[in-house]
Amino acid sequence: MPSKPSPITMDAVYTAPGYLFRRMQQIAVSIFVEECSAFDLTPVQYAALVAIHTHPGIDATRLSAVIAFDRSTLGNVIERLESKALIERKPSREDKRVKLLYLSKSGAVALRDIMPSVERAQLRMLQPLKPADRKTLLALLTQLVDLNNEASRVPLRAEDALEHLGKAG
Amino acid sequence: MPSKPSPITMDAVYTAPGYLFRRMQQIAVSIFVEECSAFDLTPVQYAALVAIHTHPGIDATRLSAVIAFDRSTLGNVIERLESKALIERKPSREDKRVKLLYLSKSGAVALRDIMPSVERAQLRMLQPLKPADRKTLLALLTQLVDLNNEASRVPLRAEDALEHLGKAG
DNA sequence: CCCATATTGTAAGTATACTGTCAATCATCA
DNA sequence: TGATGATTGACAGTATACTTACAATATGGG
Repeated sequence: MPSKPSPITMDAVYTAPGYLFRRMQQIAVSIFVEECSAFDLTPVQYAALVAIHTHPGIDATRLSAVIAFDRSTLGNVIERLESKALIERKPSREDKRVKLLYLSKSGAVALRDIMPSVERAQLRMLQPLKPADRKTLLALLTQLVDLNNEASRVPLRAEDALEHLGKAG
Repeated sequence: MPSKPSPITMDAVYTAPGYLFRRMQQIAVSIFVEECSAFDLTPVQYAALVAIHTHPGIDATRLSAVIAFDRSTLGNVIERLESKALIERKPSREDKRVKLLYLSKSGAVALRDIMPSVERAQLRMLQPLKPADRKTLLALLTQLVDLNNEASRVPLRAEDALEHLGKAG
């Protein structure tokens, strides 16, 4: 016989992992924006800057794999970074479809200057937990994100970043 | 003397709590949408339906406090739910500014029917972890979200939901 | 070398998430 | 009571996140 459906309460929402992940993400963005308010950089824009700094001459498609952001979304992010003159786009000589991404002078400066604020924000997100619990949560979360990598629409492909190194224009 | 800045690597991104929260949220939404593809309901719309079911006659402002979603965002969500005929909006007699929210017949059916898929999705998100680790992660996350409640732009105010009960129209 | 297939960037369309602002309405207090 | 300030829903604007589609370009097999 079929199992009786449980009554629907707000607990069905409040205790669901998906709801907690959404809520925590909202909180994390809120803290990031607050700590970094002096820099006019969003979390996504910051991550893109770090990746371009680490992989100069990367193209947008590989960049999306390296930070696991949607390729279409990243187009707009890159546009905004370019309009703020934080990055530069140069056509590749080897592949006319590709535009290579580089940090500009001011982009490198902005990245260096924002780092302390970013680190403060990351600390603040976990601050309410006891130090031991912070480590546990971070370890479990790292593990879960890694094991669920293929479940996301844009899996992380960190290795892809290396392929561009022979192709710089 | 000032401390030397650490070199910037992708680890500055990959190990940051904020990045892991974002990634996990992407994965969670992806799994939810996949499991619930038969229902044309997003996670946010599902949460709103549950809250309206649990608090019939609630208004949009209180609803936003009950599920901790931005009030402006929620306006569009409500619009979509109404255009799908899953909820109904009725003006309040006591306060001409307010529109009270109720589940429609088909909304109640949709909510009942989607529950098993939602539960499957919630299980899948944590599936890769060992059962004991799932409990630990959930407990720490619940604690962290609660302790960080005020840090978010839209703090959860579960109690606010009760205030409308005397005002229904 | 040519054609089928894949890749790259771009764009349009939908949905969340936030910032403001605004008019209508309500509640309070001098 | 009547002016003040708060609340409600609506709207405009920006940013992320995803889908599908498309043109230009590359690549590989025959």
